[in-house]
Amino acid sequence: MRLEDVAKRAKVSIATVSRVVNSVGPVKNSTRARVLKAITELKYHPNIHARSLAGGKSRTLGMIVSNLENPFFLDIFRALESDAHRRGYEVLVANTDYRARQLVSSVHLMMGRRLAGLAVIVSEMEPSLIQELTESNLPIVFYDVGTPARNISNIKVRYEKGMQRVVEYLYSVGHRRMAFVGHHISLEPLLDRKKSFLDTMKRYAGEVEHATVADCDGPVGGQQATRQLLASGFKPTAIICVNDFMALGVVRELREHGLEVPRDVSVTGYDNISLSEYAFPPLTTVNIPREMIGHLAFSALVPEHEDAQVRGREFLIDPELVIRESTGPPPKN
Amino acid sequence: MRLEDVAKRAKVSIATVSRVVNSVGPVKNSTRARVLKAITELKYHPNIHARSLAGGKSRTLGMIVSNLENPFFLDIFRALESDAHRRGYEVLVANTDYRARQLVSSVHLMMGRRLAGLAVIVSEMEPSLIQELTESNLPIVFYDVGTPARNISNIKVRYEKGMQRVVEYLYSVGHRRMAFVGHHISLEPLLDRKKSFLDTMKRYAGEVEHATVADCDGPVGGQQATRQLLASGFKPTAIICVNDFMALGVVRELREHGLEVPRDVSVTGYDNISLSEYAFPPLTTVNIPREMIGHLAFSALVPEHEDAQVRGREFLIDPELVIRESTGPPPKN
DNA sequence: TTGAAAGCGGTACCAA
DNA sequence: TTGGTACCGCTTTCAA
Repeated sequence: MRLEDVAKRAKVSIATVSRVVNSVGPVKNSTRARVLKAITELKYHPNIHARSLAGGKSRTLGMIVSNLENPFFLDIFRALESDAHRRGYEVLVANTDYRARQLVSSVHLMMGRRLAGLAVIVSEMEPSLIQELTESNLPIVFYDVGTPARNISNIKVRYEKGMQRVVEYLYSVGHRRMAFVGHHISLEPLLDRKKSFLDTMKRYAGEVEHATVADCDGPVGGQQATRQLLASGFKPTAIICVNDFMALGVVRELREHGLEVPRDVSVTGYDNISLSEYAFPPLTTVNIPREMIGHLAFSALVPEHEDAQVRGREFLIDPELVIRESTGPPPKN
Repeated sequence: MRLEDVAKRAKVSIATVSRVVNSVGPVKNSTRARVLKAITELKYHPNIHARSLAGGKSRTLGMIVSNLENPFFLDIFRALESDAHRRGYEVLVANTDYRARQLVSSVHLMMGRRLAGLAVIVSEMEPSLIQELTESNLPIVFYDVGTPARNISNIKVRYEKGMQRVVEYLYSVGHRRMAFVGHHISLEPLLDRKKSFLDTMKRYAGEVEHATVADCDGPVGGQQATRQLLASGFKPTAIICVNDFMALGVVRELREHGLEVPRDVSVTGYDNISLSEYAFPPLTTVNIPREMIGHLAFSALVPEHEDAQVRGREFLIDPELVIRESTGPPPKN
């Protein structure tokens, strides 16, 4: 089914059908009706490729994330997609599993699609790729990396603020031995998160003992990391996780070792994903407003009005501590 | 950047560049090298739209799911995508949130993309849409609905088998008051799941009291449903959930009411998503092999060899009971 | 208010 | 081994 088939059936030219399909230009009512009828009868669906090739533009946005399995990313995606749909855009997602090579190929595939904009919410960005993207003409929004430019916007969360709040809180209730559980430490932004922890620890130098471990993202990673930690002999009274998703596994593994949370060990997450509330015990965490991030991303990619231009902006977000039941004072002994 | 730019730079025709890009046809080594060089220098990325328009085919698969948030669907997607990547295909996902209208529009968008194949893993299928899809030429694989046809394959899980196993098991350890928690009962396949429960109950007619409730999918839905259930006055000793994702909320709400799992109430999930193991207590559930489903879906859409044809097939899966710690004998009194 | 026709950036066939 | 070129299905002037 092509425009031509519809045109024949409605006895008009393909130009007219195109006008009807896109609701542009003048079309006599009776003609429009005939065309619409033909479209339904023939079950015509415009070829999206021909369309964006001819039109030179598309109403498709792209989004690349590191780990769709982690609800953190999914929440951002859903907010972005909902804005997009409201404005007649679609969103294509790509998942990298924290692999830099996969990111490169995803980016290139996205570029081949001639998108209207691209959101890159990943931790494995390499400078050369940022460079390439900056030189392109595609409107882009980065999360946590890069700097604003003509076509580049940035959304940043002051991760270290949240980390400080977590540590201050744990310290205030009496913890003096803390451990940090991270993942993919080889990646800059994730290394920065670990550094946030270490920097915060410096304030308590001499007072608080600490350690760090890392594995892969997710419950399995949290579990493995905890196993390593306990095997190392260090006995933290509080474990600070880089995100909620890993914390799920940490709690599980502690329980396996007969340690109760928070009686024996306190555990904190980060992100405040919905699951953190459904975990047992519900996790103390730091809220990162994922919906807002999704909305900001959309606004950074698509101009308010059809004619307007996007221009690089920077958004800074301060995360907040959310105290639930996975933390408490350390055991007495 | 277009083929023409590369061609000019390498001083060859666009036909030659096309050959190099696609590694087809004979090209002298020295020429290929020149072209490759030009491609890198110009950062050329083929326009996917032009490509699939001209080629008439695409190496893109589509997948439509009801709820990406539920890890069940994500697991299938990941398996499908991994096969796809291995064979040089990409996968586009669309999410419907169980909305039939959204499904229709997603399907139409997918049709406009002239995909190589489409996996439809949703519960909100309407007969007319199945009909339309069956009449199309697109290779399609359905989960849980439809019947095989020329271009249609089906993957079905004998849901009722799993349900029987769950109920038999609960009965055997002594439960005589059971409740079923479902969602979106207005949708055929989900109503069928509830019916599986009711049918199984018939075997125990007179012996086992039962009730059913429903809300939306996910922890929140499970929580709400449980609230309704408890408010109704019915006091089940076991709650059977339509899936693990809802069970998470059920356990949470029971705890809120001072009921301990499994001491006071046993809870079962369904699907065996990874989270079911990380929940507390780890959920007794029914395993649905999501990876296998993803792989089957791929094999149903893409023929083994380039020249082969796909043809409709049917796959039947028998789910297995997985007993963990969220179930046990009912309280004595 | 409508139609004709020139692209959009590729693919693939046919000639050279 | 290479180049020329007729499409692919649609958008968008420009004329009628």
